[in-house]
Amino acid sequence: MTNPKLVLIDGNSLAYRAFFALPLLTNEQGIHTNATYGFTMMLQKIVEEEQPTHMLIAWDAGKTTFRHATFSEYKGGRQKTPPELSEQFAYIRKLVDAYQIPQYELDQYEADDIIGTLSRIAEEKNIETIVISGDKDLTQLASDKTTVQITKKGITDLESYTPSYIQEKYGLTPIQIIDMKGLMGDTSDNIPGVPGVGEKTAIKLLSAYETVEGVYAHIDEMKASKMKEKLVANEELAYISKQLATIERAAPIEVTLDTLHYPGPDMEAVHEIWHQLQFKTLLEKSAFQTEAKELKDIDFEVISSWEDSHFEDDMTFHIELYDEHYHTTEVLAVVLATDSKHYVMKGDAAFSQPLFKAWLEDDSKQKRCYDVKAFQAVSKRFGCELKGASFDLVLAAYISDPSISSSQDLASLAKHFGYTEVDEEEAVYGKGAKKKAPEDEALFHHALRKATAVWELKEPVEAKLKETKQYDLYHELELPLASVLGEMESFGIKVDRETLEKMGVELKGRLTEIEQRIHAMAGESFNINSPKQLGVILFEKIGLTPIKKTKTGYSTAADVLEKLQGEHEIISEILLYRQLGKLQSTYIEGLLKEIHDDGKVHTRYQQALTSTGRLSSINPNLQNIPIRIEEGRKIRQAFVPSEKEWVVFAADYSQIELRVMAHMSQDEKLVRAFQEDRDIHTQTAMDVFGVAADEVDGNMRRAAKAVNFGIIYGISDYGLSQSLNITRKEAALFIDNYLTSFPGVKHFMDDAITSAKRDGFVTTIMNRRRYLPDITSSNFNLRGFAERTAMNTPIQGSAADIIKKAMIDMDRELESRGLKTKMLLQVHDELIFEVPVDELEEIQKLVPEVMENAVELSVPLKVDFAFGTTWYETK
DNA sequence: AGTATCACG
DNA sequence: ACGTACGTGATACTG
Repeated sequence: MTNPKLVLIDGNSLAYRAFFALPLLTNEQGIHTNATYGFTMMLQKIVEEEQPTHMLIAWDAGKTTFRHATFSEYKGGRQKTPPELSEQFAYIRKLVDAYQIPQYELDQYEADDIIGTLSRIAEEKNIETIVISGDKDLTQLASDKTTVQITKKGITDLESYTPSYIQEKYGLTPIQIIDMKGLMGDTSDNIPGVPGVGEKTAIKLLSAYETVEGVYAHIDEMKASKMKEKLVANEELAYISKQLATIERAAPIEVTLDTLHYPGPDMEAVHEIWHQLQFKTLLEKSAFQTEAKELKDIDFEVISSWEDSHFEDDMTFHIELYDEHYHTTEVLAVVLATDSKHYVMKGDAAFSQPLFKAWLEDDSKQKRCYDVKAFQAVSKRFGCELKGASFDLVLAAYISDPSISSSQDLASLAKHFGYTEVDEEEAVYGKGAKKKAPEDEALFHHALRKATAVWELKEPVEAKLKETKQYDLYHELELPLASVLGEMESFGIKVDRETLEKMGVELKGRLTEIEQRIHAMAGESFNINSPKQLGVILFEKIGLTPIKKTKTGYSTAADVLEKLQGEHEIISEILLYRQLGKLQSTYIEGLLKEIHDDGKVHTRYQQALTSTGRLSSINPNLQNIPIRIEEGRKIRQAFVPSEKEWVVFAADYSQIELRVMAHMSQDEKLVRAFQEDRDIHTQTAMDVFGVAADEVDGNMRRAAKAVNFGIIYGISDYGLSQSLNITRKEAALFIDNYLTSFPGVKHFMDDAITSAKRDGFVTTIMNRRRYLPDITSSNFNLRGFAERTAMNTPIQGSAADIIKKAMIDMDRELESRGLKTKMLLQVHDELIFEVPVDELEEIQKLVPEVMENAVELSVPLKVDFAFGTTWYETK
């Protein structure tokens, strides 16, 4: 017998939520269906994910409740339920009946109270309970046994409130949620609270005094303030509010747990209602699911020796790998499939069979893949070249929407396109320490289902890309780039172990010295790497003034410590310790661990991850090797050419983002400045400060540079004030001056936001998209973030498009000229090569030329370059 | 597993 | 009044 699991649902709250989250849909009879539809989606999800044994949907009973006796204005000022919603309640109730979920309401009580009472009873019987609502009030019911899930965004996105989550989020216990409401009130229920007290203040008071009663017991100890006056004046309101917010947990309900047994839905009845309301997608999906489940028993053939008859001109090619580290991980199986053929070969044996190799390397045999770059790199490990890759599901999905990233597995990716017949990786392999490859049969099935998903999704996903005019971006930029990147990764870059080890020994000595000095100054020994312990030493023992706080305590971040420098000699030692410690752990020890037997590191570029279209680099990350501080920069001395007498060659775009902005905004002054190749930061300083070129001093240029950065990031006065250490007012003035001087830029920024609001997304010069659902949010923070993103993404993303195009051109040029020079790394706006000396002259001309002509903008692109015996020397 | 910190463009 | 710069990844600590 499985353990009982009880799910309690706040019916009214979810119905409202569904109604407002979805546009007002109607069926052919003119019946509104949006709330019913949303409610169905929620039920479907809850039933599938929670698999409850017992369930109840609780409803509010009527107009008045016992709370109105306490406070007649309770829930006053509320908008009347829209008639379009009222008419849907009948359908929702019918639907719930079809699902065979018990429903209940009780006169004079609200759904909250029914749920509170039942969850108490369940708790006493030690039964696991889930409460689902759109109302955060219910979180007061959370306990070890009871999880409260609150709708978050959309209709099926839920946030789980457990006692520890509530502690984390608010610093309160579930019971204190009641006290919080008592102090801050709740506008939606017309609970008054203490005027002027909001969430932040309420939490502060409660963490000091625990309860509303505690606050008033200690009110005399509080310093005189506006807040204190308000608290004193509204004591009675606070108590009434707390009482109103308290869920009744002993309501006189007539249902018992036994009557809440949930037998599962009567699907026939459910389908009938769906049919009546014309929920076509749900009906189709449900039909598709039953159909597809039979598809799971697809016949496949386990191959031990490939034959000509196995191969087709167009197939899915899939390599089942143990984990994502494809440069080293084990090959578990190789799969070839079409809609009618399904072959699998265990392990990596396929690669050693000539027939297979010939097919793999035949450009005219099309391969549909899940991750071309990975499969290419794996093939290369076995001495094979993957050719004819005609489709990459990861890339195609990412281009259609970059929030579908490669960090999701195929199952969740396919779901975005309505395909559900694949298991999650975790379900097949397990997770954490328990992860292991399944038995052959399960493994083959899983690999085959993935291959089938890839086969099925090619057409619809490509059609979608054509519709949004993104097919070229996918097919002519990202897909060819995957091969170029795969080549770079497989080739790798040589790292000199001895150089790093020598630096490591020296660093270790210095670190112990500094550590001893710090401990001596502190008068005790402690862990400097623990922000918690360090905070205690600095701000309690030594008594320095904390400048910033984090969620968990004092901030000891570098910008805080820098402000404290001069107050105590320990500060500069700590900063140095942090700096050197970072070098030691991340760049010496970390990098050493990544050196393969060939003396090289082989990063993996994540081509389908960032929201802007940039690449990212992992295992190791070669896009954040130190450069700004000399001590760190020396790490680059360990990056050397793989052949004697070759050199490292580095070329970077100068001001690519500002040039892109000039092009996109068509700001006259900015365009001209670049066309005349002027120093852009000096030019900005002249305009912002209204001075002549020779009057711009170092500080003015530095400020102008920060303003330029700010503009690219989607400026805010606060952000600029932080970066320049000036007041917000001064920062606002800089920005204002800038936007007046460059009206084209102002127009561009405004337009970015307007078009994002209109279309729901922003685009780059190559039609890369980023969706910004939060741009219309009523939440100030979310909206502000989306607005800055709307300004930044077209710039950062277009720069990414450009260098990607340059890489493809560069690769073709090296190939067609038969050069031995290798492209090794990409670091957002720069490319790193290794070059035989006899090609150096040609490369010095070729690389800048290719990069500068990757695209044509209304401003010139400019490339600087340097070379040397190590990466360090390319300055 | 989440948080703080710090490395890069 | 709100509370922020944009985009990443690796490490150490801590509950």
